[in-house]
Amino acid sequence: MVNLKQLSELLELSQTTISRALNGYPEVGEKTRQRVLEAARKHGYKPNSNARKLATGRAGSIGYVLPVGHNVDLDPHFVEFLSGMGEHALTREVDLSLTPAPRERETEAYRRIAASRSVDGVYLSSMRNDEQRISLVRELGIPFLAHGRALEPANGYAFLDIDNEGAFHDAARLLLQLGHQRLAFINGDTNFAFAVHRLNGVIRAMNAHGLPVSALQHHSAAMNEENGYRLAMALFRDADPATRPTGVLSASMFSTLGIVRAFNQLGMRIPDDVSIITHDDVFPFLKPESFSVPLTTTRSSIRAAGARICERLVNIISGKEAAHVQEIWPVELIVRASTGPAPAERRIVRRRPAEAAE
Amino acid sequence: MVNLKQLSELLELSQTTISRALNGYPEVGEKTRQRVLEAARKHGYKPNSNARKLATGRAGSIGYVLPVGHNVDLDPHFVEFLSGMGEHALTREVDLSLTPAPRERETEAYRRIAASRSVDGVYLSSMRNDEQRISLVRELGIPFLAHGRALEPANGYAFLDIDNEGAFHDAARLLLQLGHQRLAFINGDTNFAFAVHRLNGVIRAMNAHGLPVSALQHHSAAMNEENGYRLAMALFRDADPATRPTGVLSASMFSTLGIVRAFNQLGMRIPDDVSIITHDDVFPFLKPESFSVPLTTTRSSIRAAGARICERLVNIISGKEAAHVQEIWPVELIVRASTGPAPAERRIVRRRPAEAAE
DNA sequence: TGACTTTTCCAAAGCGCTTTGGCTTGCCTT
DNA sequence: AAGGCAAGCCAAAGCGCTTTGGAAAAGTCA
Repeated sequence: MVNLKQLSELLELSQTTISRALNGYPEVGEKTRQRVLEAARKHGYKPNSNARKLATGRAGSIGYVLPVGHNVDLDPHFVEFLSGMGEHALTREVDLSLTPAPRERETEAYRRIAASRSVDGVYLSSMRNDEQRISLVRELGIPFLAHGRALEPANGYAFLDIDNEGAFHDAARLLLQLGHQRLAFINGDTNFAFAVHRLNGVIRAMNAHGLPVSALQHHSAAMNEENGYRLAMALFRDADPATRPTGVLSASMFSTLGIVRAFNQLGMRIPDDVSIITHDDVFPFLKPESFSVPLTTTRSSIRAAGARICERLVNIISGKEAAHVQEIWPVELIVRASTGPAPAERRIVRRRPAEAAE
Repeated sequence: MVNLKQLSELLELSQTTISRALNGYPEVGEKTRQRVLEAARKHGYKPNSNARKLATGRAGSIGYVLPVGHNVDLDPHFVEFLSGMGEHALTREVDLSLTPAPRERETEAYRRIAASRSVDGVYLSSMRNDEQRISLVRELGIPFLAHGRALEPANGYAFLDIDNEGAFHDAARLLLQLGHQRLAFINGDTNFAFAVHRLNGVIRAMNAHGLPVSALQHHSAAMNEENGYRLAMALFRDADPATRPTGVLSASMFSTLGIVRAFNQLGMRIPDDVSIITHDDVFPFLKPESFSVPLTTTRSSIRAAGARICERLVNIISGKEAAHVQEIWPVELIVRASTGPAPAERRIVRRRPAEAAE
């Protein structure tokens, strides 16, 4: 485990030349370079990353402030996202640095990151409606990229988001076209912008279809099995089958696990009694095909987003990306067996339930 | 954003004194210290972390080599684990540094970590039977702590593991006591040590009960919904109800999602036709109570393990922990409604199905 | 061949901290 | 009064790299 100085003595070359040879600068002769490369490999020389960071001012890593706390559940989306980031980070030789911080000390964490220069840039996720972090990191001078966007992308900043509004518009439109007149939306927490966008999409579809907003039962909560179950029970347990919703939109596969459990318990069949469309972030461990009735979904890979975010953030850091690119990914609507004609219409087409279910 | 030098000029003190004052060394007068603290806060002075790392040789972070690659799914366990680590890391002011690496370049990644001194220690997880990393990191001189243990903990090394053997022994014993004579075990990948330990536990219980190993149908695969479904279908679809297994052990809640789906599809009722016990790592987003029939589980919080690993690793790094502490956590067996008497015995106790299910 | 580039290499100055090894004071002994 | 001892402070030497500003060697052109 030699250092630069020792290697330079070994080779009888200056540290400068070695550094240049290794970092691919043109000011060094080809034979010398080969000699250096050879010796470096042979002696297992690896530059000390801290020294390099100090000298260059570059950290070689991108940061994330990891929300922790007793009532904060890092959700499984994160691991998929991380996985995507990691895959790209690998090709750029950057590390990921996580700075844990409870919500109330978030600001402090960003300040520390900025002051200590331990990362070259950060990415922000779980954008809230009243997002404070944008102006904070901007003021601190940390290069950043947002995953998602706040409600009002004031001043313009770089982000990558999916078209949540469009996705849920399309999903709602499909239900409406299938004849569903009463919809329920078990949404994520509307303190987050994505949930608001989704709600807007649903409402736009209903408006376009001439339906009043009152025809929508909307509930907002953290996306997990428990809430899915609880809200579905609240919506359907004592509801009159003639007036209860026949089409349900769900913000996540986890919510849907709970919703489906409630339906089973209440003896409601999918899609005969109720249709359901879920957003799918593409988890390898839980797929829409893995439900008793394969789910119709709006699909967007969060893993791919992770990779792309990493790519863009690295570009932003190195100045290769012009400022404020706002990238919005379209979302696919994949029809599977959980959607069908509304019960009222069903009587008419009952002869062909198989096709109806497709 | 001042640096040490500027602050020292401002205060007309040497850099030494300021550094000492801030780091709590005794060689500095109390009034001076207060003056320094005050000024540091006022000017927002934060030591540059890279300079500090270079000077001290300490990185202030703990590392993990993040497995990436197209067929590598970072599973949701990881995020819970990470969450636990983060919670503790916070109290010790350390960051978590993830170095992505595909499996085949893992060794290289550890070498780079070691050479570049970017972290103070690493934790190892997903221990394999033929674990290579132990000797590698030891040879590289990186302080480490293993989550789990290899089959042969040769030479002794520090680890934290749960009692997988005991957990599945107890689970199997419960099924046997309930009269189940034919068991199935949908295990995790037996290339990993934990899965082998679990299998050993099941076999020990069967031996103790005088049952031959042939009474166990054992399957090993990655723990996810798909495999759970596939294996359960393979086991039960065409099986003779008189000879098929009546008790099932499942290695993870995700597998169990699939298993339960298969049971539903095959019209098998839990626990009337089949009992099931699952291992539960305690995910906030998917709980054993969230199944149509609440699951009997062996439970151990992976989040708590994450916190404990962080705590111990920090101690190991700072030399506070003596070498080679091997910590094994007991696992609780929580009985819920998914276990009941074996069908053959059921006829006898059928009068009291409610109690039987408890 | 001499002047002018270009190539190839180097010494030394940082980067911003910590830490070693003193140097002053002022105070207490004897 | 002289020696001894803390207490409180500082100058300077690293930590291991990158990068600036040359300088020497080599090649080019008239």
